[in-house]
Amino acid sequence: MSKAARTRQFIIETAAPIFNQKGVAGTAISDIMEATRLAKGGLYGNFSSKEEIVAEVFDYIAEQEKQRLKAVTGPEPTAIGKFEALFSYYARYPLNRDIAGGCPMLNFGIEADDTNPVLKKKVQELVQYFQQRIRLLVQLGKDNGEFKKDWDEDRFAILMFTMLEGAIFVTGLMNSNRQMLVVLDFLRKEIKRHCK
Amino acid sequence: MSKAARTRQFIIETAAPIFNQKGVAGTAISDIMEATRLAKGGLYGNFSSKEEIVAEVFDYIAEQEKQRLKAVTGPEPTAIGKFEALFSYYARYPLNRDIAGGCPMLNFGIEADDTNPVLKKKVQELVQYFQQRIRLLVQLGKDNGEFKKDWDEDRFAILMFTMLEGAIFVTGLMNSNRQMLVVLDFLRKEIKRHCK
DNA sequence: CAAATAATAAACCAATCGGTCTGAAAATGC
DNA sequence: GCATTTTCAGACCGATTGGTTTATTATTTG
Repeated sequence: MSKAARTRQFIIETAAPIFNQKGVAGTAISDIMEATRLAKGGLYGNFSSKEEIVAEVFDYIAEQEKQRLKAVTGPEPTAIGKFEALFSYYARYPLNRDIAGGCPMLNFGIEADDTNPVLKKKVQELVQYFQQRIRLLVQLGKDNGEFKKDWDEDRFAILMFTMLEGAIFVTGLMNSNRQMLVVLDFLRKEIKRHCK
Repeated sequence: MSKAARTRQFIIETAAPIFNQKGVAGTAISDIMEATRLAKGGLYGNFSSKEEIVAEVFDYIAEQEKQRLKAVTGPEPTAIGKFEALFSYYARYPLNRDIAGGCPMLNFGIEADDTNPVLKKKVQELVQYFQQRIRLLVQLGKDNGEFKKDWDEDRFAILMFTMLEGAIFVTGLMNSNRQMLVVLDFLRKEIKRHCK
Protein backbone atom coordinates (compact mmCIF):
# COMPACT_ATOMS: atom_id res chain seq x y z
CA MET A 1 0.00 0.00 0.00
CA SER A 2 1.56 3.23 -1.15
CA LYS A 3 1.84 6.31 1.01
CA ALA A 4 -0.85 8.01 -1.08
CA ALA A 5 -3.24 5.09 -0.72
CA ARG A 6 -2.66 4.97 3.02
CA THR A 7 -3.28 8.71 3.41
CA ARG A 8 -6.39 8.43 1.27
CA GLN A 9 -7.73 5.65 3.45
CA PHE A 10 -6.81 7.56 6.60
CA ILE A 11 -8.75 10.59 5.39
CA ILE A 12 -11.79 8.46 4.55
CA GLU A 13 -11.80 6.72 7.91
CA THR A 14 -11.31 9.94 9.82
CA ALA A 15 -13.95 11.85 7.87
CA ALA A 16 -16.57 9.08 8.00
CA PRO A 17 -17.86 9.64 11.56
CA ILE A 18 -17.79 13.42 11.06
CA PHE A 19 -20.01 13.27 7.99
CA ASN A 20 -22.28 10.76 9.70
CA GLN A 21 -22.75 13.05 12.68
CA LYS A 22 -22.78 16.52 11.19
CA GLY A 23 -24.17 15.69 7.76
CA VAL A 24 -22.63 16.51 4.40
CA ALA A 25 -23.73 20.15 4.26
CA GLY A 26 -22.89 20.58 7.94
CA THR A 27 -19.32 19.34 7.53
CA ALA A 28 -16.74 21.82 6.28
CA ILE A 29 -13.43 20.91 4.71
CA SER A 30 -11.86 22.68 7.67
CA ASP A 31 -13.50 20.09 9.97
CA ILE A 32 -11.75 17.31 8.09
CA MET A 33 -8.48 19.25 8.05
CA GLU A 34 -8.69 19.58 11.81
CA ALA A 35 -9.54 15.94 12.43
CA THR A 36 -6.87 14.58 10.10
CA ARG A 37 -4.35 17.30 11.03
CA LEU A 38 -3.77 17.67 7.31
CA ALA A 39 -3.59 20.97 5.45
CA LYS A 40 -5.72 21.67 2.42
CA GLY A 41 -3.05 20.47 0.06
CA GLY A 42 -3.02 17.17 1.89
CA LEU A 43 -6.71 16.70 1.20
CA TYR A 44 -6.92 18.06 -2.32
CA GLY A 45 -3.80 16.18 -3.33
CA ASN A 46 -5.71 12.99 -2.61
CA PHE A 47 -9.23 14.04 -3.56
CA SER A 48 -10.44 16.43 -6.20
CA SER A 49 -13.49 17.73 -4.34
CA LYS A 50 -15.59 17.48 -1.21
CA GLU A 51 -18.13 15.49 -3.21
CA GLU A 52 -15.49 12.90 -4.01
CA ILE A 53 -14.58 12.58 -0.33
CA VAL A 54 -18.24 12.15 0.56
CA ALA A 55 -18.75 9.51 -2.12
CA GLU A 56 -15.77 7.48 -0.98
CA VAL A 57 -16.67 7.94 2.66
CA PHE A 58 -20.08 6.46 1.99
CA ASP A 59 -18.59 3.57 0.00
CA TYR A 60 -16.33 2.87 2.95
CA ILE A 61 -19.22 3.07 5.42
CA ALA A 62 -21.38 0.82 3.25
CA GLU A 63 -18.64 -1.81 3.10
CA GLN A 64 -18.12 -1.49 6.83
CA GLU A 65 -21.83 -2.01 7.51
CA LYS A 66 -21.93 -5.09 5.31
CA GLN A 67 -18.90 -6.50 7.10
CA ARG A 68 -20.46 -5.80 10.47
CA LEU A 69 -23.61 -7.62 9.41
CA LYS A 70 -21.54 -10.61 8.33
CA ALA A 71 -19.47 -10.52 11.51
CA VAL A 72 -22.60 -10.55 13.67
CA THR A 73 -24.56 -13.25 11.85
CA GLY A 74 -21.67 -15.28 10.46
CA PRO A 75 -20.63 -17.30 13.53
CA GLU A 76 -24.14 -18.54 14.25
CA PRO A 77 -25.00 -21.76 12.44
CA THR A 78 -28.79 -21.53 12.55
CA ALA A 79 -31.11 -18.87 11.11
CA ILE A 80 -32.68 -18.41 14.52
CA GLY A 81 -29.22 -17.89 16.01
CA LYS A 82 -28.34 -15.36 13.32
CA PHE A 83 -31.51 -13.41 14.00
CA GLU A 84 -30.89 -13.52 17.72
CA ALA A 85 -27.33 -12.26 17.20
CA LEU A 86 -28.71 -9.42 15.09
CA PHE A 87 -31.22 -8.51 17.77
CA SER A 88 -28.68 -8.32 20.56
CA TYR A 89 -26.50 -6.27 18.24
CA TYR A 90 -29.32 -3.77 17.69
CA ALA A 91 -30.15 -3.72 21.39
CA ARG A 92 -26.71 -2.18 21.91
CA TYR A 93 -26.83 -0.14 18.73
CA PRO A 94 -27.65 3.30 20.16
CA LEU A 95 -24.95 2.92 22.79
CA ASN A 96 -22.43 1.60 20.29
CA ARG A 97 -19.60 4.12 19.98
CA ASP A 98 -18.40 2.45 16.76
CA ILE A 99 -21.30 4.00 14.90
CA ALA A 100 -21.07 7.58 16.10
CA GLY A 101 -24.12 9.54 14.99
CA GLY A 102 -26.51 6.65 14.36
CA CYS A 103 -27.39 4.62 11.29
CA PRO A 104 -25.56 5.94 8.21
CA MET A 105 -28.32 4.72 5.89
CA LEU A 106 -30.75 6.94 7.76
CA ASN A 107 -28.40 9.91 8.12
CA PHE A 108 -27.12 9.97 4.56
CA GLY A 109 -30.43 8.83 3.12
CA ILE A 110 -32.48 11.59 4.70
CA GLU A 111 -30.05 14.28 3.60
CA ALA A 112 -29.35 12.90 0.13
CA ASP A 113 -33.02 12.36 -0.64
CA ASP A 114 -33.68 15.91 -1.80
CA THR A 115 -30.15 17.13 -2.44
CA ASN A 116 -27.75 14.52 -3.79
CA PRO A 117 -28.97 12.00 -6.39
CA VAL A 118 -25.61 10.22 -6.65
CA LEU A 119 -25.42 9.62 -2.92
CA LYS A 120 -29.11 8.75 -2.82
CA LYS A 121 -28.52 5.90 -5.25
CA LYS A 122 -25.70 4.55 -3.12
CA VAL A 123 -27.94 4.58 -0.06
CA GLN A 124 -30.74 2.89 -2.00
CA GLU A 125 -28.40 0.06 -2.90
CA LEU A 126 -27.30 -0.40 0.70
CA VAL A 127 -30.91 -0.49 1.90
CA GLN A 128 -31.73 -3.08 -0.74
CA TYR A 129 -28.73 -5.13 0.33
CA PHE A 130 -29.89 -5.15 3.95
CA GLN A 131 -33.44 -6.11 3.07
CA GLN A 132 -32.13 -8.81 0.79
CA ARG A 133 -30.02 -10.20 3.64
CA ILE A 134 -33.08 -10.41 5.88
CA ARG A 135 -35.00 -12.26 3.18
CA LEU A 136 -32.09 -14.67 2.71
CA LEU A 137 -31.97 -15.34 6.44
CA VAL A 138 -35.65 -16.31 6.43
CA GLN A 139 -35.10 -18.51 3.39
CA LEU A 140 -32.15 -20.16 5.12
CA GLY A 141 -34.36 -20.89 8.10
CA LYS A 142 -36.94 -22.42 5.81
CA ASP A 143 -34.34 -24.60 4.09
CA ASN A 144 -33.01 -25.70 7.49
CA GLY A 145 -36.50 -26.66 8.57
CA GLU A 146 -36.47 -24.02 11.31
CA PHE A 147 -39.26 -21.87 9.91
CA LYS A 148 -42.62 -22.62 8.41
CA LYS A 149 -42.63 -22.65 4.61
CA ASP A 150 -45.58 -20.28 4.35
CA TRP A 151 -43.76 -17.39 6.04
CA ASP A 152 -43.63 -14.42 3.67
CA GLU A 153 -39.99 -13.31 3.85
CA ASP A 154 -40.53 -10.28 1.65
CA ARG A 155 -43.12 -8.93 4.01
CA PHE A 156 -41.07 -9.71 7.10
CA ALA A 157 -37.97 -8.01 5.66
CA ILE A 158 -39.95 -4.82 5.12
CA LEU A 159 -41.46 -4.88 8.60
CA MET A 160 -38.16 -5.65 10.28
CA PHE A 161 -36.20 -3.06 8.35
CA THR A 162 -38.67 -0.19 8.70
CA MET A 163 -39.12 -0.90 12.41
CA LEU A 164 -35.40 -1.06 13.07
CA GLU A 165 -34.72 2.17 11.21
CA GLY A 166 -37.61 3.88 12.97
CA ALA A 167 -36.37 2.56 16.30
CA ILE A 168 -32.82 3.76 15.62
CA PHE A 169 -34.22 7.18 14.85
CA VAL A 170 -36.39 7.41 17.98
CA THR A 171 -33.71 5.86 20.12
CA GLY A 172 -31.11 8.43 19.04
CA LEU A 173 -33.54 11.28 19.43
CA MET A 174 -34.71 10.23 22.89
CA ASN A 175 -31.31 9.17 24.23
CA SER A 176 -32.85 5.92 25.40
CA ASN A 177 -33.02 2.45 23.88
CA ARG A 178 -36.37 1.65 25.49
CA GLN A 179 -38.34 1.76 22.25
CA MET A 180 -35.68 -0.29 20.49
CA LEU A 181 -36.13 -3.01 23.11
CA VAL A 182 -39.88 -3.04 22.51
CA VAL A 183 -39.30 -3.38 18.77
CA LEU A 184 -36.79 -6.19 19.28
CA ASP A 185 -39.21 -8.00 21.58
CA PHE A 186 -41.83 -7.82 18.84
CA LEU A 187 -39.42 -9.14 16.22
CA ARG A 188 -38.38 -12.04 18.47
CA LYS A 189 -42.01 -13.03 18.90
CA GLU A 190 -42.60 -12.73 15.19
CA ILE A 191 -39.75 -15.18 14.61
CA LYS A 192 -41.10 -17.60 17.22
CA ARG A 193 -44.52 -17.41 15.66
CA HIS A 194 -43.10 -18.75 12.42
CA CYS A 195 -40.96 -21.47 13.92
CA LYS A 196 -41.97 -25.02 13.22
CA MET B 1 -52.45 41.40 12.36
CA SER B 2 -49.75 44.01 11.77
CA LYS B 3 -47.73 44.20 8.59
CA ALA B 4 -44.69 42.94 10.48
CA ALA B 5 -46.59 39.97 11.85
CA ARG B 6 -47.87 39.11 8.39
CA THR B 7 -44.39 39.35 6.85
CA ARG B 8 -43.01 37.24 9.68
CA GLN B 9 -45.62 34.57 9.06
CA PHE B 10 -45.02 34.75 5.32
CA ILE B 11 -41.30 34.19 5.83
CA ILE B 12 -41.94 31.22 8.12
CA GLU B 13 -44.38 29.58 5.73
CA THR B 14 -42.13 30.14 2.74
CA ALA B 15 -38.99 28.94 4.50
CA ALA B 16 -40.59 25.83 6.04
CA PRO B 17 -40.57 23.55 2.96
CA ILE B 18 -37.06 24.73 2.06
CA PHE B 19 -35.61 23.79 5.44
CA ASN B 20 -37.53 20.51 5.38
CA GLN B 21 -36.06 19.59 2.00
CA LYS B 22 -32.54 20.97 2.12
CA GLY B 23 -31.92 20.73 5.85
CA VAL B 24 -30.85 23.52 8.19
CA ALA B 25 -27.15 23.50 7.30
CA GLY B 26 -28.00 23.04 3.63
CA THR B 27 -30.26 26.08 3.52
CA ALA B 28 -28.60 29.48 3.12
CA ILE B 29 -30.19 32.80 4.01
CA SER B 30 -29.91 33.60 0.31
CA ASP B 31 -32.25 30.66 -0.42
CA ILE B 32 -34.89 32.21 1.82
CA MET B 33 -34.28 35.65 0.32
CA GLU B 34 -34.86 34.21 -3.13
CA ALA B 35 -38.01 32.32 -2.19
CA THR B 36 -39.56 35.22 -0.28
CA ARG B 37 -38.22 37.85 -2.72
CA LEU B 38 -37.15 39.77 0.34
CA ALA B 39 -33.77 41.44 0.83
CA LYS B 40 -31.59 40.83 3.86
CA GLY B 41 -33.08 43.77 5.71
CA GLY B 42 -36.51 42.26 5.20
CA LEU B 43 -35.45 39.07 6.91
CA TYR B 44 -33.24 40.46 9.66
CA GLY B 45 -35.77 43.16 10.43
CA ASN B 46 -38.16 40.38 11.42
CA PHE B 47 -35.75 37.81 12.79
CA SER B 48 -32.48 38.24 14.62
CA SER B 49 -30.73 35.17 13.27
CA LYS B 50 -31.01 32.10 11.08
CA GLU B 51 -31.40 30.03 14.23
CA GLU B 52 -34.47 32.04 15.19
CA ILE B 53 -36.01 31.48 11.77
CA VAL B 54 -35.35 27.75 12.06
CA ALA B 55 -36.86 27.59 15.53
CA GLU B 56 -40.03 29.36 14.47
CA VAL B 57 -40.23 27.36 11.26
CA PHE B 58 -40.19 24.17 13.26
CA ASP B 59 -42.81 25.48 15.70
CA TYR B 60 -44.99 26.28 12.71
CA ILE B 61 -44.41 22.86 11.18
CA ALA B 62 -45.13 21.12 14.49
CA GLU B 63 -48.42 22.98 14.86
CA GLN B 64 -49.28 22.18 11.25
CA GLU B 65 -48.61 18.46 11.78
CA LYS B 66 -50.78 18.41 14.88
CA GLN B 67 -53.59 20.12 13.00
CA ARG B 68 -53.25 17.68 10.14
CA LEU B 69 -53.50 14.77 12.55
CA LYS B 70 -56.65 16.26 14.07
CA ALA B 71 -58.13 16.99 10.65
CA VAL B 72 -57.59 13.40 9.55
CA THR B 73 -58.84 11.61 12.65
CA GLY B 74 -61.36 14.18 13.90
CA PRO B 75 -64.34 13.51 11.60
CA GLU B 76 -64.37 9.78 12.31
CA PRO B 77 -66.53 8.84 15.31
CA THR B 78 -64.98 5.46 16.12
CA ALA B 79 -61.41 4.56 17.06
CA ILE B 80 -61.30 2.04 14.23
CA GLY B 81 -62.47 4.75 11.82
CA LYS B 82 -59.80 7.15 13.08
CA PHE B 83 -57.09 4.55 12.59
CA GLU B 84 -58.38 3.74 9.13
CA ALA B 85 -58.37 7.44 8.23
CA LEU B 86 -54.79 7.68 9.45
CA PHE B 87 -53.78 4.68 7.37
CA SER B 88 -55.23 6.01 4.16
CA TYR B 89 -53.56 9.34 4.94
CA TYR B 90 -50.18 7.61 5.24
CA ALA B 91 -50.77 5.55 2.12
CA ARG B 92 -50.77 8.83 0.22
CA TYR B 93 -48.05 10.40 2.35
CA PRO B 94 -45.05 10.01 0.04
CA LEU B 95 -47.04 11.41 -2.87
CA ASN B 96 -48.47 14.24 -0.80
CA ARG B 97 -47.15 17.53 -2.18
CA ASP B 98 -48.20 19.36 1.01
CA ILE B 99 -45.30 17.81 2.87
CA ALA B 100 -42.45 18.48 0.47
CA GLY B 101 -39.33 16.64 1.54
CA GLY B 102 -40.93 14.00 3.74
CA CYS B 103 -41.66 13.80 7.45
CA PRO B 104 -40.32 16.87 9.29
CA MET B 105 -39.84 14.90 12.50
CA LEU B 106 -37.47 12.62 10.65
CA ASN B 107 -35.72 15.35 8.66
CA PHE B 108 -35.20 17.80 11.50
CA GLY B 109 -34.69 15.04 14.06
CA ILE B 110 -31.89 13.33 12.18
CA GLU B 111 -30.05 16.58 11.58
CA ALA B 112 -30.63 18.10 15.00
CA ASP B 113 -29.62 14.94 16.84
CA ASP B 114 -25.89 15.66 16.80
CA THR B 115 -25.87 19.36 16.03
CA ASN B 116 -28.73 21.36 17.56
CA PRO B 117 -29.91 20.56 21.11
CA VAL B 118 -32.63 23.23 21.10
CA LEU B 119 -34.18 21.90 17.92
CA LYS B 120 -33.68 18.34 19.08
CA LYS B 121 -35.83 19.01 22.13
CA LYS B 122 -38.61 20.46 19.99
CA VAL B 123 -38.57 17.34 17.79
CA GLN B 124 -38.60 15.11 20.87
CA GLU B 125 -41.74 16.82 22.10
CA LEU B 126 -43.47 16.41 18.74
CA VAL B 127 -42.58 12.71 18.62
CA GLN B 128 -43.94 12.27 22.13
CA TYR B 129 -47.12 14.07 21.13
CA PHE B 130 -47.64 11.71 18.18
CA GLN B 131 -47.03 8.60 20.24
CA GLN B 132 -49.34 9.91 22.92
CA ARG B 133 -52.07 10.42 20.32
CA ILE B 134 -51.74 6.83 19.18
CA ARG B 135 -52.04 5.61 22.77
CA LEU B 136 -55.12 7.78 23.30
CA LEU B 137 -56.71 6.36 20.17
CA VAL B 138 -56.28 2.83 21.49
CA GLN B 139 -57.67 3.86 24.86
CA LEU B 140 -60.64 5.47 23.15
CA GLY B 141 -61.28 2.24 21.32
CA LYS B 142 -61.14 0.35 24.59
CA ASP B 143 -63.58 2.76 26.23
CA ASN B 144 -65.90 2.45 23.24
CA GLY B 145 -65.79 -1.31 23.54
CA GLU B 146 -64.16 -1.62 20.11
CA PHE B 147 -60.87 -3.08 21.31
CA LYS B 148 -59.96 -5.75 23.81
CA LYS B 149 -59.01 -4.40 27.21
CA ASP B 150 -55.76 -6.34 27.37
CA TRP B 151 -54.25 -4.61 24.34
CA ASP B 152 -51.01 -2.86 25.36
CA GLU B 153 -51.38 0.63 23.85
CA ASP B 154 -47.89 1.70 24.86
CA ARG B 155 -46.37 -1.15 22.94
CA PHE B 156 -48.59 -0.61 19.91
CA ALA B 157 -47.81 3.12 19.80
CA ILE B 158 -44.10 2.33 19.64
CA LEU B 159 -44.50 -0.29 16.93
CA MET B 160 -46.81 1.87 14.85
CA PHE B 161 -44.67 4.97 15.14
CA THR B 162 -41.32 3.35 14.42
CA MET B 163 -42.76 1.44 11.48
CA LEU B 164 -44.39 4.51 9.97
CA GLU B 165 -41.24 6.60 10.30
CA GLY B 166 -39.14 3.79 8.86
CA ALA B 167 -41.63 3.38 6.03
CA ILE B 168 -41.65 7.11 5.29
CA PHE B 169 -37.87 6.99 5.10
CA VAL B 170 -37.70 3.98 2.79
CA THR B 171 -40.59 5.22 0.74
CA GLY B 172 -38.93 8.60 0.11
CA LEU B 173 -35.60 6.99 -0.65
CA MET B 174 -37.02 4.42 -3.05
CA ASN B 175 -39.53 6.74 -4.75
CA SER B 176 -42.21 4.12 -4.24
CA ASN B 177 -44.87 3.63 -1.59
CA ARG B 178 -44.82 -0.16 -1.90
CA GLN B 179 -43.17 -0.74 1.49
CA MET B 180 -45.52 1.78 3.12
CA LEU B 181 -48.48 -0.27 1.86
CA VAL B 182 -47.01 -3.42 3.40
CA VAL B 183 -46.57 -1.64 6.71
CA LEU B 184 -50.12 -0.28 6.62
CA ASP B 185 -51.46 -3.73 5.83
CA PHE B 186 -49.68 -5.06 8.90
CA LEU B 187 -51.04 -2.27 11.11
CA ARG B 188 -54.59 -2.90 9.86
CA LYS B 189 -54.32 -6.57 10.76
CA GLU B 190 -52.86 -5.66 14.14
CA ILE B 191 -55.93 -3.53 14.82
CA LYS B 192 -58.29 -6.28 13.70
CA ARG B 193 -56.49 -8.77 15.92
CA HIS B 194 -57.36 -6.64 18.92
CA CYS B 195 -60.96 -5.96 18.01
CA LYS B 196 -63.57 -7.51 20.17
C1' DC C 1 22.68 6.89 -2.86
C1' DA C 2 20.95 9.87 -6.31
C1' DA C 3 17.30 11.17 -9.44
C1' DA C 4 12.58 11.11 -10.19
C1' DT C 5 8.32 11.23 -8.30
C1' DA C 6 4.78 11.69 -5.04
C1' DA C 7 2.82 14.11 -1.01
C1' DT C 8 1.93 17.99 1.73
C1' DA C 9 2.00 22.80 4.06
C1' DA C 10 0.75 27.29 3.51
C1' DA C 11 -0.30 31.34 1.01
C1' DC C 12 -3.79 32.64 -1.92
C1' DC C 13 -8.31 32.99 -4.55
C1' DA C 14 -13.12 34.33 -5.68
C1' DA C 15 -17.52 33.38 -3.92
C1' DT C 16 -20.54 32.89 -0.33
C1' DC C 17 -21.64 32.61 4.47
C1' DG C 18 -24.48 34.85 8.39
C1' DG C 19 -25.15 39.32 10.04
C1' DT C 20 -25.14 44.87 10.51
C1' DC C 21 -26.42 49.42 9.30
C1' DT C 22 -28.47 53.34 7.08
C1' DG C 23 -31.63 55.77 4.38
C1' DA C 24 -35.81 55.60 1.95
C1' DA C 25 -40.47 54.04 1.65
C1' DA C 26 -44.63 52.47 3.50
C1' DA C 27 -47.93 51.88 7.03
C1' DT C 28 -50.01 53.84 11.15
C1' DG C 29 -52.03 57.04 14.75
C1' DC C 30 -53.90 61.43 15.58
C1' DG D 1 -53.36 64.50 5.80
C1' DC D 2 -49.44 65.23 8.37
C1' DA D 3 -46.09 63.42 11.62
C1' DT D 4 -44.41 59.46 13.66
C1' DT D 5 -43.24 54.98 13.64
C1' DT D 6 -42.56 50.70 11.44
C1' DT D 7 -40.76 48.03 7.72
C1' DC D 8 -37.63 46.85 4.36
C1' DA D 9 -33.93 47.36 0.31
C1' DG D 10 -29.29 47.24 -0.51
C1' DA D 11 -24.62 48.40 0.39
C1' DC D 12 -21.40 46.74 3.40
C1' DC D 13 -18.72 43.80 6.85
C1' DG D 14 -15.44 40.21 8.45
C1' DA D 15 -15.31 35.33 8.51
C1' DT D 16 -15.63 31.14 6.18
C1' DT D 17 -16.71 28.37 2.19
C1' DG D 18 -14.72 25.00 -1.39
C1' DG D 19 -10.84 24.99 -4.26
C1' DT D 20 -5.88 26.25 -6.60
C1' DT D 21 -1.09 27.02 -6.73
C1' DT D 22 3.55 26.90 -5.43
C1' DA D 23 7.50 25.68 -3.04
C1' DT D 24 9.32 22.23 -0.09
C1' DT D 25 9.66 17.92 1.96
C1' DA D 26 9.14 12.76 1.83
C1' DT D 27 9.08 8.67 -0.42
C1' DT D 28 10.17 5.50 -4.18
C1' DT D 29 12.84 3.53 -7.58
C1' DG D 30 16.93 2.68 -10.62
